[in-house]
Amino acid sequence: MQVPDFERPLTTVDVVIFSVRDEALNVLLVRRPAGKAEPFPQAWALPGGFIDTRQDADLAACAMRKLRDKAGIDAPYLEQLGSFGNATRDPRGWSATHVYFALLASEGLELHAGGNAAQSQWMELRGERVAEPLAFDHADLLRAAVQRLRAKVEYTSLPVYLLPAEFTLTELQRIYEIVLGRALEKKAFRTRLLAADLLDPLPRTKGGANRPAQLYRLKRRRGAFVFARPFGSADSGST
Amino acid sequence: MQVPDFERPLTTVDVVIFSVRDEALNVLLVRRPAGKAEPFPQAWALPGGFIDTRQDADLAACAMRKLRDKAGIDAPYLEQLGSFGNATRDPRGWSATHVYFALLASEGLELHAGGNAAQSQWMELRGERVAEPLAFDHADLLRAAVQRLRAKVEYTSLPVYLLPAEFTLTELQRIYEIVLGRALEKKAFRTRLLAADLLDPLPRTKGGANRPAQLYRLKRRRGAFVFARPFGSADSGST
DNA sequence: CTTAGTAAGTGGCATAGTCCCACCAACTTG
DNA sequence: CAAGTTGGTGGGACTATGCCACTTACTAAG
Repeated sequence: MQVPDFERPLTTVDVVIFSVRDEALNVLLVRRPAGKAEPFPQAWALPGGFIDTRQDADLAACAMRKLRDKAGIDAPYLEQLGSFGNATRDPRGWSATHVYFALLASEGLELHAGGNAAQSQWMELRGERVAEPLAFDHADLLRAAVQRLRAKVEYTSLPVYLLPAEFTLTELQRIYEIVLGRALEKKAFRTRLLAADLLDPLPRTKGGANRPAQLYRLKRRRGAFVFARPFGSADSGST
Repeated sequence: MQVPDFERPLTTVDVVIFSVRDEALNVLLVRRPAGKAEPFPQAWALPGGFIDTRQDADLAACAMRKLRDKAGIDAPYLEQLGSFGNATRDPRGWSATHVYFALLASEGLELHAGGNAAQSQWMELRGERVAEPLAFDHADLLRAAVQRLRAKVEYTSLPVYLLPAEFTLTELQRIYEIVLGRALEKKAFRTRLLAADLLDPLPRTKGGANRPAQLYRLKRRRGAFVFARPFGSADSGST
């Protein structure tokens, strides 16, 4: 069967891995290798790389492999962001990358820097970027991912995937507020989340130095619940 | 600069071109060439093909080129749907396609079947598919595009791009109803669209055998306006 | 000229879900 | 046991829609 003689673009998959740490949205970045023949040596970059046509069944499988390699975990949420391709983004030639973004809870997360994973590190987001410059056009990919995440958080239940399996409503609200960068109204938030029939209350509570909070767990559901309206305006609260 | 020795997947761009014709949502399809060496000879397929790294500056430019070649026009709306890649979708090998979808007005549209464009034809959508089988996994791509279009039409002003430059509110509402497959409430529809400050009323009206209707034109705006809520339930009206 | 018919466009009330504030509840610590 | 802090709820005000009936403006037919 004939294969046309077009030059094939370089094809990669990159993953934007988000987590909330220390009251801030973070991205997982890795260092590019140091070889002189490498593009952007030693620069920070999104985890990703070439598709291995022998082992990756499809694009999502490839993204999950990168995720496992760099973060050592299976993320509870993985969504395709889109693809970016042009003649100039990679000095090695015309290249296109398929970008995914993943959400995961920061608790119990240990980056295993071993294996073929280069040095990797969480980096805090300031606005839509990180403090360090990124390799390739990864700053653009990151910006697109942050915009998409913020947009979806406005009207979906996505942030549940940024928390461990059991959490309180206040913790969840805090995640929303961190991602969105503004305070939400407590009563409206709780009413919505509970009305969505997304969460199962557990028989246990989470105690601190004050009134214990009801613990919830995500019901068996895939993907994100879509609310009819976006979240409303600010509260007099913190942030 | 070293280029890794991974096998490069086949890389294509496909475009799902929507238009409303005869009270129905339509997609533009083309016939695959007939050669025996060709995959899916003579089958209907989405317009698309390989990236030409010598002439396509980026993915969107490639999509626009396909659009011009097959439909002979520049679509007023072009959005990336996403990418689809796996080992089996193309018999020639591991392949990934970057899928775009375009909206355009059916008026004054002549398909020029000349040039390198194969036979092309509008085909009516029944649900999320067309009557004919499609080449490759194009039925899946089409389904994803229809789902995305319907989802966005629920809460955006996208359908303005399915009409010519000047239109009445009733015509616009009709487009919404055709795409969504359900009737909308007239008053709420008009209130929303006008409140969005998207449309400029023209000094002219469109007359028929009854009360003339105000003509509107899209204000200079890119992309789609996003409404705070999705469109509501059905009306007692037609459809 | 008048009447019927049809589609454009509006008025206005009921409703649903939120916004917002104050309040009550439950627990720890000194 | 009082103070302090966070979890959680009650209830009225507000706003955009859902809904239905109504008016307006035009053509066509008689």
